[in-house]
Amino acid sequence: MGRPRAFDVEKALDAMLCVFWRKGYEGTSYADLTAAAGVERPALYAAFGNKEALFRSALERYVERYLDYFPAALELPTAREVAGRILHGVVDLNTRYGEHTGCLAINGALAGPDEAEPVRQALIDFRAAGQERLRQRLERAKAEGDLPPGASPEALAAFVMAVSHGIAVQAKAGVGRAMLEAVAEQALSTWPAGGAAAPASPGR
Amino acid sequence: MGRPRAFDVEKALDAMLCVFWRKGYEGTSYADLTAAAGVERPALYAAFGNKEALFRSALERYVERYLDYFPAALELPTAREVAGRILHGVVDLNTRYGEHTGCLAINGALAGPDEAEPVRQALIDFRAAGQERLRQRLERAKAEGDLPPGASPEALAAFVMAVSHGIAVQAKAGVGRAMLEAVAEQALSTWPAGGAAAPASPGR
DNA sequence: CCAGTTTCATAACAACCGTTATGAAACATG
DNA sequence: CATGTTTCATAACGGTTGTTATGAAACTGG
Repeated sequence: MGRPRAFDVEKALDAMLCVFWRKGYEGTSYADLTAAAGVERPALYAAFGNKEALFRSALERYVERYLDYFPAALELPTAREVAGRILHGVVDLNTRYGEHTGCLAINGALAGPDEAEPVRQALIDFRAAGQERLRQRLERAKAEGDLPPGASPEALAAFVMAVSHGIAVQAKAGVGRAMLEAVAEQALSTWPAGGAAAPASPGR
Repeated sequence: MGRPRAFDVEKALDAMLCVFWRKGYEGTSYADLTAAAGVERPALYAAFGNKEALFRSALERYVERYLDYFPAALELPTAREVAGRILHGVVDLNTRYGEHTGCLAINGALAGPDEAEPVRQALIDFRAAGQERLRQRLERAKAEGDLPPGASPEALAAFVMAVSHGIAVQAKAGVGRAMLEAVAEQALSTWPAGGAAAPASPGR
């Protein structure tokens, strides 16, 4: 009962996500948000809460809509393939849309005033969680002999994520896909070779 | 003649530079700036112009005060040493001060509202200029046989800068120096071996 | 010591920020 | 059709943004 919604909440969130993607959390005003969503401020407050809660909803949407390549990459058979898929996935996502290049998890809030620190910390935790998942995957690779005994899964995970972040910064600066592909390939060029063959199906 | 300055312009600029470093261009308010400089707004306007001009002055100061390692790195004899010095210089600078980690050229303005686009573009140009200087240095290295004929100075320069940016993002997120050193080393492990020996003094 | 000049802080400016109180509009149920 | 409930836009809230007009304070020159 009651008056029905006059706007599509999901579509509005998708649209606002793109604004956050382009302008970041602090750089996005409610004037931007209402223009993108097509409804006025009170409707957004009723549907999503305040600006911080709205941004967190946008981040969740970002994950399920654009970051599916990441868990898929983790399931590839070799560590080298995992890293390659991640880096090329980053290049693809960060250069796919001309209006909002780069990565929401970095554009969203890197530096800013003290009041925005909760959001900044949320993005830090978010990125760290991804890095941790990659580290565990590389740990497994090392146990399987897919990485040499001297390799450090923690350092390799940090390296892959750092290159990803660097690619995101460059993409936001307007660097084209071809150049960033070359950056990814350079990063992959000396991936440590494992002593064993393919871990899951060694005989294939 | 006239009333003399009651504050040290250079010290004020140094102090405000640190604020921009920590909070970025948009995230820094005049309340922050006056608190750091120790003088009120009109004094800053008289000495530096408006906020954008003030930020540009801070960026210049940043270069001459913190980025001296970069031109020094370009003068090292081999491309590998150049890249190594740059990456380790980045790690050092980005983790040296706990109050303002990361890099001003990235923290300053990555994403933001449309009004701040001139500042964003200035930082993009600034970073691109550094990358171009590195590219020219690597071009020379290739001509000297310090890099293999198949190597791409443009891609290698983009790679080194991308890793630098990634390190800056991680440093801003609180990642420690040791881990970032490992990232830099992993990046350097991908460096292509040159065909010739040391270029300038091959017999040494 | 007075006139001229430069620099300073106080205080105000309009514009915008995120947030919310108010009341009209649109539905389901009785 | 009236009642209750939910959602909407209008409009305002206090606070902060970058910028500047005003006038007092501090110096050098004559």
